[in-house]
Amino acid sequence: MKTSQLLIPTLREEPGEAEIVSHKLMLRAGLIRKVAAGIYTYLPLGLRVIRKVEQIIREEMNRAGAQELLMPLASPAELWKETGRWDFYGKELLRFKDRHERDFCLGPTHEEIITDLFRREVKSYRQLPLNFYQIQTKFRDEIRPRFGLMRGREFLMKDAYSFDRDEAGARLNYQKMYDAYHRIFTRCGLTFRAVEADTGLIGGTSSHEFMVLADTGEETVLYSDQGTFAANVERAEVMPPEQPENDPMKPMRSVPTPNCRTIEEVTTFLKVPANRLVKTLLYSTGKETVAVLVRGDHAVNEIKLKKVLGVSEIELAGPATVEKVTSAPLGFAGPVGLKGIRIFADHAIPALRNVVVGGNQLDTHLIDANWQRDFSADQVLDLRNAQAGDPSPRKDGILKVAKGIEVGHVFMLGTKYSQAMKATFLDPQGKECLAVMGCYGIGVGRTAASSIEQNHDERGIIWPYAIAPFQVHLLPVSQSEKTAGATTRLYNDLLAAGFEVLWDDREDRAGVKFNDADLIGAPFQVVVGDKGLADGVVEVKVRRSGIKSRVTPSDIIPYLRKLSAEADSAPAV
RNA sequence: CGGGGCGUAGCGCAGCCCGGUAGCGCGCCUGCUUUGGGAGCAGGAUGUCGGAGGUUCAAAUCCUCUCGCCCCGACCA
Repeated sequence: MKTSQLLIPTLREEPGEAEIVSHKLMLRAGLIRKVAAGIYTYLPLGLRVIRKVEQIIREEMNRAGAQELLMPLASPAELWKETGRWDFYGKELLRFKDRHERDFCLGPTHEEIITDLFRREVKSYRQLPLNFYQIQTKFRDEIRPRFGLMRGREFLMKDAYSFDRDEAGARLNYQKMYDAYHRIFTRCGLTFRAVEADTGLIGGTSSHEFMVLADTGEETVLYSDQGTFAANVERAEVMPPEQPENDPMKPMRSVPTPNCRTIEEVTTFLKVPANRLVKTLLYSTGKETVAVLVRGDHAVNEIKLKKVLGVSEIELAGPATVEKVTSAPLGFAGPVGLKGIRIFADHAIPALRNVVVGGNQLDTHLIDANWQRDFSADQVLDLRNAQAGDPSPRKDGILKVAKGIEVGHVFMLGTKYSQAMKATFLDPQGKECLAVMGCYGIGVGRTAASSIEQNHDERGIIWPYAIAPFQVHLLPVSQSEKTAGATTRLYNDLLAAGFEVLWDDREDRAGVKFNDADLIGAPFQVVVGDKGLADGVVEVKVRRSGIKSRVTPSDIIPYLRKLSAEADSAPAV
């Protein structure tokens, strides 16, 4: 295509609204434009990338035995009420009423819709297994959309739903999807890792997230340095300490700690490391207030806590509650003598000896407090975030930390939805059975954005061959008849050879074209000008390496074929 | 929802503190020259200063309210 026929509004300057590199480059290279917070128009170039990713997804989903369909964006409240998610999903679910005052929502995911389809249309075990997928716009009214396509409110997602006769079949489908995801992200040229994950609002029994490793990722991943263990921090289990400390217990005493409210203030003032402190955090569930004890250098994992408490919402208690429960202002809560609320201790706590805790009194802490002797808890369990240096829960090394972008998520759902919506089939004995389900998502736009995070330099995007909007950027840099003629012939030859070519036919200077080409990031640039033509050659520049070669027009097709074969077989990291 | 910040030309920003009727760079349009890494010269167009209300002789500037956007947190495939 010719540049003059496409809207490619490249920007010289960095847009003020963008923070991370993929967002900046998507705006600068003219891929997307914002319409509202978290809502974007895909411009021609951006759409081409999206379509490439979709195509790869389609091929791999079809290969894995899934079938494509398309469900509606709007769905009636009744289906959501059946599973309870009309209430449970919260404000992220964008609701509205139609002209008849009937409740609807914009689909943030489609378990209800597909399960409804299944129960209406599928009756027999003979029809199973089934796996349906769609690539469709989702809407989630995110609290804080950010980073362009990384976290939009409206976004493209591939979602798939499998139905099986039993657990074993479901596991097989899960594995097929898991393998398909590996192929998809590999083909997209991404460096990624599958990690164990929490199931969140989708629910179900187990899940894996596919994480693109990038410093700008919003997720924290822990992985063992020697083994195969890898998990989202939300999920990563923490082993209890192997051996408790056994220093002799010293007598507990009270010390003044004026204005020392935070861990940092207390450790600095008392000159002790944070791991000698026990933090007492008060959480409100709406129904009750509970105390959570974790070591000073550990962080409470609120997902683990919610599961223990069996609630979906918790928040740190406000100053008024803290004062009511501890009879001290915020910052001095401690477990010694704490009464009237349930106390949960992380399992690192009982192993400690002679620790510092809050004194439940203004400007006061207790030192040399000891488990059992001075304080205890109603339950002791894993309540904290794993962190770098912890032993792997699979006993296969020490944990390390990385940041990741969640581009895909596969879930074993079990019968959560089939049960709630009575999605059953008849087995060979004529008995009614619940379908065992799985669901599998891929963020299409996020995958494209992740690719930019991993493939760019200071000049712009460096697209992996498989998802580049165009493979060849044809750049005539002289105004002569000779160059025009050679460019036209090359363009036609390249198209005939099957390349997707962007022909910069603008009357701009060479520098402008070179800079835009580097920004847009097609894998290969073909420069045609009087200088080279005088020697009978054009110039081929490989965007990633920057290597330029002089090639005769008759050799260009085989030359680019060779380069693109290499690009396909070895997606760069 | 809490904290912070920003809304001035298509984009990036100055002007606001200290009120006097809006400016810079890039882009855009016209002409000439130029033409292999973001050209030069000359000329030109473009603003309800996010919106509403108030104070004032006078408001981009001060006050109140409101809307939008960005960042941090909480939240989230």
